[in-house]
Amino acid sequence: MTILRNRPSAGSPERGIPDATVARLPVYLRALNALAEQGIATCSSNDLAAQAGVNPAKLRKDLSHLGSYGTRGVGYDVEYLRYQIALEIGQNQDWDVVIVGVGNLGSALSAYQGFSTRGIRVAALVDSNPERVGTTISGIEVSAMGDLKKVVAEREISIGIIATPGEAAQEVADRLVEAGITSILNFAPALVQVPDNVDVRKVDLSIELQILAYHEQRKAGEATA
Amino acid sequence: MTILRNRPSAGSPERGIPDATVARLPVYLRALNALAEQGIATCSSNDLAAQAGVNPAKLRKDLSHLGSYGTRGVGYDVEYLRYQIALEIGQNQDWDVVIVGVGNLGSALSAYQGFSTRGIRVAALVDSNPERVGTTISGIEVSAMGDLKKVVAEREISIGIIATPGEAAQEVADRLVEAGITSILNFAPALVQVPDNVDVRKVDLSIELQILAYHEQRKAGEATA
DNA sequence: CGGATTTTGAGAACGCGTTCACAAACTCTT
DNA sequence: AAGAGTTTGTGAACGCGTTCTCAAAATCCG
Repeated sequence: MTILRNRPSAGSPERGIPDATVARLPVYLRALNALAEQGIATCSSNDLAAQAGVNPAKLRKDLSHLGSYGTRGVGYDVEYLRYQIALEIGQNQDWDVVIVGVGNLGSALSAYQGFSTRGIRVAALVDSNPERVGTTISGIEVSAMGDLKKVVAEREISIGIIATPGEAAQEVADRLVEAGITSILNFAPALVQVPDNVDVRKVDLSIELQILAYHEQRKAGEATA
Repeated sequence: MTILRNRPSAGSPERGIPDATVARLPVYLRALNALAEQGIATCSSNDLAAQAGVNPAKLRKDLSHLGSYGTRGVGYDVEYLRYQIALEIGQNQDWDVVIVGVGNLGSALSAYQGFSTRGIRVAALVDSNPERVGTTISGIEVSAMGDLKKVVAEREISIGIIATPGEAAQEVADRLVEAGITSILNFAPALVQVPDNVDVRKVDLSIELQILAYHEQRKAGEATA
């Protein structure tokens, strides 16, 4: 969920971009791509903010954390800014990920079109169910849990996705860490404990809907009140 | 993403729970369920916070927004607190949702086990592809986009899920709003514009991984520095 | 060239959320 | 019954993130 890693750092002049900003950089990148596709070479913070769906002042403050890549009175060069953000968030290289659990969700993720264009490559699939091991999903052969460490080492994978039921999540997380994974995206409806050097983000499908349901209930209550 | 709806309200003594708290209530509910399964009848804020993975002070502050459901020197009655939170977030009733787009992701969501136990029921599936219309997925027949309004009205659905490619998202959102949907969970990698009375939350699978990749890159940079 | 216009970058104010810290309220023990 | 021990609920302090605002820097145009 929340991630620490926020020291000002020794080396570079001014490192340590706020978490909130990091989370929006991919959004800006997508907005810049959209502008580039429209053949737009330069844009103001207003234009880009509108495309990204954020406040222009927030956008400028976010970008100021990376450096001064704009020109006063002119705006930002779309291609140049795109390059700089991509560099900052490591999008000029591909990131291999391993998905653990190839049930419905894991299978869907392995086929997800949106990854490849964002520098994410599903490099390996792993499952504990012997019946699934050896089958091919989205062109990738499913490996056994026992081979996780080997697969991760061979392909130098550092990011793992947990797409198992909640009960298996902690066990899988332990195995991932043991295999050398240092970043985990957890789709299972369960908390996982990991060492300090491992980052975990959690996506909980039910909770998102429950939050919407809460607001729905309030709307309904208002209507009758 | 963020949702407004935060007036103190006229009727009740003290309405308007902070967004951040609302987002955690489902987590507490899950933690309480876990405790109940272990046969634990009473717990302190420390116990529950540990189970939920949050700071105990934060937990108490969150719960204080609902009312005074604990007993000093004793703690919280698991069953009672569970009931109160469920009541607050509308979990003692089932919420019907419609999923638009039954590609890989939509299919996976329609089969997702985690929904039913959290009061979410996938009541209808809709797709624009004629080849998919009429097929049955997870026991539900796929309807045509043209029937969306009818389906939503018949089943009194107020929550919709967009599980289409990004290009189709805005069009689908418009149709959902037109059909009477007032809450949308958007999985498509695109912003959607909706009227003020409609809540939208966004889950972006790529962005979550891109954030992890950013931190991975920083770890790698540190190692060489 | 100089004034009007545009737009960035950043200081300052503000607001929300988290955490601290402690009085109040309860139980338990003797 | 009274003192020791727990644990809640909340006021207060703090920190992060957002937004406002405006000087600085660039362009445009007469």
